[in-house]
Parts: sequence; C-alpha cells; structure tokens
Amino acid sequence: MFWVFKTEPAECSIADIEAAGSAGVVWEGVRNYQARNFLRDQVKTGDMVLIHHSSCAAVGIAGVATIIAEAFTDPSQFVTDSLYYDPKANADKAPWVAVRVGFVRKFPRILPMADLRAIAGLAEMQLLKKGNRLSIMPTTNAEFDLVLLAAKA
DNA sequence: GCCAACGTTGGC
DNA sequence: GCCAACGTTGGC
Repeated sequence: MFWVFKTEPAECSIADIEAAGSAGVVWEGVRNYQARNFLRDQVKTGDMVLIHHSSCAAVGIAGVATIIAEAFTDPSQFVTDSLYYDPKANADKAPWVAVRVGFVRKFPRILPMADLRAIAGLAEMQLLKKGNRLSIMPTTNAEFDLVLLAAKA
C-alpha cells in the first residue's frame, strides 16, 4: 500500500531518515487511535511512504521512504521523560505501536501543498482535505505516482 | 498568532 | 452514552 506520514522536520526530517542509512528510523509517538490503527493493522513491510514535513517553514512533501519493519510496541510510551510517555500504558496494556522506516529518496525541493492542490488528479488526496489532522493516512497508487512526477518538475 | 476542525474528557 | 467544554493540530 501507499501512505503519507506527517512529521515535524525538527523531530525527524527526510534528511534524518537518509542519515539513518539502512537501519532506518523508528517511527514512534503516534498517539491518535485512527492513525494507530493504520499503523498496527495495515502498514506492511515494503509499503511506500510519502514523507510530509509539517509545522515548519517549508510545509510539503519532502521525499519517499519505505517500511522496513511492521508494527511493534512503541517503546516511547514507557519512557517517563519522553514527550510520548503514556502513564496509562504498561506491559499488559500497551496501546501504541511503532514501525521502522527506511530512506528511499529525497526530493530536489519540498513540494508545497499549493502545488499539490493545483494537480487535478490529487483533488481527493486525503492530505489535502480541509481539516485533516491524521499523521498516518493512506494514499492511492495513482496519487503516489502523481506526486513523484510533480517532484521531478 | 489566528482559527477551523477535530479528538478527548468528564459531568450528568 | 450524550454532549458541552476544552485541548490539540496544523495550514496559513
């Protein structure tokens, strides 16, 4: 399948994923149930991911990654001084999962949302929908291809 | 910093 | 289990 993952580049940017090399990075800290369900149930090894930089100066799609390890228990939910600590989580009941993400490609420039909105085939893309707040969301193969095409322009 | 949209919480 | 109040997200 094809996905869009949102990330604040100050936390984990496409460059950070690239720097992690073949080990990839642990995609942790997802604390929304709908996003968690995608991560736990549908994100599979080999799936392709558009990496979207949010809450920063240059908002937009920054590159491509791939899933190198499927859902496992998110370790950060147990770390008391972590931003992602969940006091309700314990060994018996650990609601949050993480995946491991590996670098594929960094776009020559960030693709801003305004550019994406101008592409007819992306009218239904979930990332572009008003009020969208999901940090893990599916996208279609066709949308994925259109974004790659736009990245070359 | 504004504000729309959505999620979460908690009283009843 | 309803729903108002509150918190958070995130583009602009």
